[in-house]
Amino acid sequence: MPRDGGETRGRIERAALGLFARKGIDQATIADIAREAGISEGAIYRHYPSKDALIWLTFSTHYQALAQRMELLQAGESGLRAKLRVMIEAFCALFEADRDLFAFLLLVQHGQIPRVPAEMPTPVKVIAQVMTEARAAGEIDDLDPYLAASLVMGAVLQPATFKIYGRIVAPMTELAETLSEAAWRAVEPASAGGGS
Amino acid sequence: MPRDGGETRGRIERAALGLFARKGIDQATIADIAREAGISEGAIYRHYPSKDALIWLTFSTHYQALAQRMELLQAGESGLRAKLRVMIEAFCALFEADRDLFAFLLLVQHGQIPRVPAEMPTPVKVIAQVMTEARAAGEIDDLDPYLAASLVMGAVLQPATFKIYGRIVAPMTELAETLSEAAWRAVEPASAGGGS
Amino acid sequence: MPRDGGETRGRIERAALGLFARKGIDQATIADIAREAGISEGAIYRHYPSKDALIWLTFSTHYQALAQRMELLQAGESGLRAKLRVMIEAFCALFEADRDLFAFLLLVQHGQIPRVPAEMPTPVKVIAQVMTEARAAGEIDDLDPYLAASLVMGAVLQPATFKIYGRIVAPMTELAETLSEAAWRAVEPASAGGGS
Amino acid sequence: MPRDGGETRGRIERAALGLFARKGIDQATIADIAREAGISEGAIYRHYPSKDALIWLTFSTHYQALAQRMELLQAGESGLRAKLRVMIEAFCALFEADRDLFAFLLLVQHGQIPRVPAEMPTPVKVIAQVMTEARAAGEIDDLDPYLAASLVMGAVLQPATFKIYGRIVAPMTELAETLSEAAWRAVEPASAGGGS
DNA sequence: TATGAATGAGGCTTCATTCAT
DNA sequence: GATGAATGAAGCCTCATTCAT
Repeated sequence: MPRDGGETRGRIERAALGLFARKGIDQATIADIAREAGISEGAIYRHYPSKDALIWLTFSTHYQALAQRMELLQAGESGLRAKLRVMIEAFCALFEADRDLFAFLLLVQHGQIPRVPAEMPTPVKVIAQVMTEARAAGEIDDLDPYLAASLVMGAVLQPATFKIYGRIVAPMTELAETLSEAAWRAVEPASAGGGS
Repeated sequence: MPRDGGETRGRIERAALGLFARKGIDQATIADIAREAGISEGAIYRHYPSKDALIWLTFSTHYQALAQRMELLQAGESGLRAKLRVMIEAFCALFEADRDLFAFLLLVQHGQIPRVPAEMPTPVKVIAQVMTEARAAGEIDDLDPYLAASLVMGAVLQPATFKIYGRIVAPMTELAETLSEAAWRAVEPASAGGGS
Repeated sequence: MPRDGGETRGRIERAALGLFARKGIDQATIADIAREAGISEGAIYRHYPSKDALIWLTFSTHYQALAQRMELLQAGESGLRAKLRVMIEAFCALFEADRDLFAFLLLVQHGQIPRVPAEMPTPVKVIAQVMTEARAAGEIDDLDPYLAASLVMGAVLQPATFKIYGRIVAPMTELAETLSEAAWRAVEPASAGGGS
Repeated sequence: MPRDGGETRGRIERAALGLFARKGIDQATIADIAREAGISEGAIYRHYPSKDALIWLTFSTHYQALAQRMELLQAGESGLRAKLRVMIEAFCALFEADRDLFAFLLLVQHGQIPRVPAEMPTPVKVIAQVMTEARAAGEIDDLDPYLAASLVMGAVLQPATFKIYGRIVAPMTELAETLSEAAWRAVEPASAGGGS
């Protein structure tokens, strides 16, 4: 049953995303994807020139979209704490809404990040930019912005990873506040934290 | 010209570790490993029944060893803050001493963690146990120990990941103090942290 | 926006000829031909039942047309030398006028000649017939007509091949006289040629 | 039944040569070659990195060897006529000894010649060099050496082609004298030939 | 009649694993 | 114990052909 209108592309991408997330990129074969999308293997190649292109497109589309959503959200708040809060809340909501997507992004980043072009917006850059501005505003100490960004991301991605493996059972949406507090404290000025 | 099996095994595992870390598990072939180890392809099968077994053995050996080292270190300290400090310092030192090993552990965990048997010691369990005890001692709030463990691990693994991709340039050893402070603050009692 | 089938067929055959000549029969795909002809892939099948039929039709049409033109030309001359001259001149003129056509004929002959039906006129038969008559007329020695025909054809096709590969730069039209002299001498009676 | 010593390579090359000659390069599949060589498809790839490499190696090996044999033979004679004679005799003898080889060379040249590196010896270059020297010695008219070479080659290759398609029945070895006379006459000085 | 997405049959290639030497 | 050629099962991709629109 031919016919289309981007519908087939959508089915392929959905199938690919799920399979990549569940089996890993190399273990998910074109045959798997075709089967799950309900089309033939050859049909995939009318929409994507290669498996590699399919991987990259799927990754870069969502990676960029996430970056843009975060950029929009942070721009709507003022103050580092509020910015972190809104980004992390969005992240947690998205995680629950589409867990395959996050498993996929977490899983494939190792293979795909090296090919991200310099000018492409990424979540990492958004957060690093936020940290740069926070440092300029004196909201955090003289931390390297990328180091600060990694601390913030670690406070979200590692819990998300634990959640994927079932080591955490609470829904991410319920953890949003806890995580954004933790992220904030991880980067807040040393003088503000309690010492021994 | 090797002599005993132990030495050959070591060469194989070293070669495998490096190749896995650099190219990824699926991209590193038995032929690659044999070439880098300086032996024939067939010879590998005298030491490991399959590629899969080689992967698992390499992973589980180092994963367990890391857990045991961390267990030993934390047991030698008292108080959560000191325990975190010594574990994170060790982690950073190890990272600089053998970056391939960490790239490997980071990379393959997704494929291997599901097959970790319940009774095997792992870094995650060590940290979770430390957190459980800290909670019992009132050192942290009523956080789920695994959630707390994920926050601590995030404060180390995410910077390490950034370092691997070149987004952070300082040596991990120099960051140890910053990271353990951040880890500590991420889990410290809410009342202790500064906030608006 | 074509109108009648004849015009579309012409566009298809032209595109096919050029592509076959430039890329080879197997490397030129139906998609290539459709693109170059400015129609859809499916539309080609409204005019030809298969790629194979398209190849055969394109080949046999031009192969036969060439034979008929040569037959006409030779019939208008008397004497082997004049007949050779006029055929070779026509060949050279045609070569310059439509090099793709000749590249195509040269290239595909190996695949198509075996399926030429016995009764179809071909350039080879025309020349062999001319040689048969020349032998009967005592203009050449007791050479097998097909052997003689091959010598004549070699004196034209091999230079044409060299021209296609750029090993000869002069236009074929300028070489026509030289080639027909060479062809004539290759088959002239042994007594007539000079020798030590 | 493994084991080797170049024996397998020989079987592969033989099978490939025959299949290429009989079915054409694109129609001869790796599966065909493997079957005819009596090995598995995969085994071919231990000896050749790709089908393309197998084609090129098979072609270039024999093409070069033929060039070298011709070079040796012509160097042993003096005078154009004798040089042509000995080269053409050798060619005819080789043709009868290994018809597949010649069908192969004739067939694939179109695809392979463009990739012949400038410094590789080829039959064409040997003959062109011989013609250059003959012209310097005043043995032929002021013909372009490559044009002259094409005439000589045409007087041999076209009969060989006819023989392959069964249009000529006599063994090439019997035709050697006739062909070398024809080749000689095709290029001999105009004054020496018979006129109208 | 035209379109072009879809099919399905291979084709080339890779690679973990086996096994004769 | 070691070697590396061979196997065989996929995996990715291409393309002539069909067919719903």
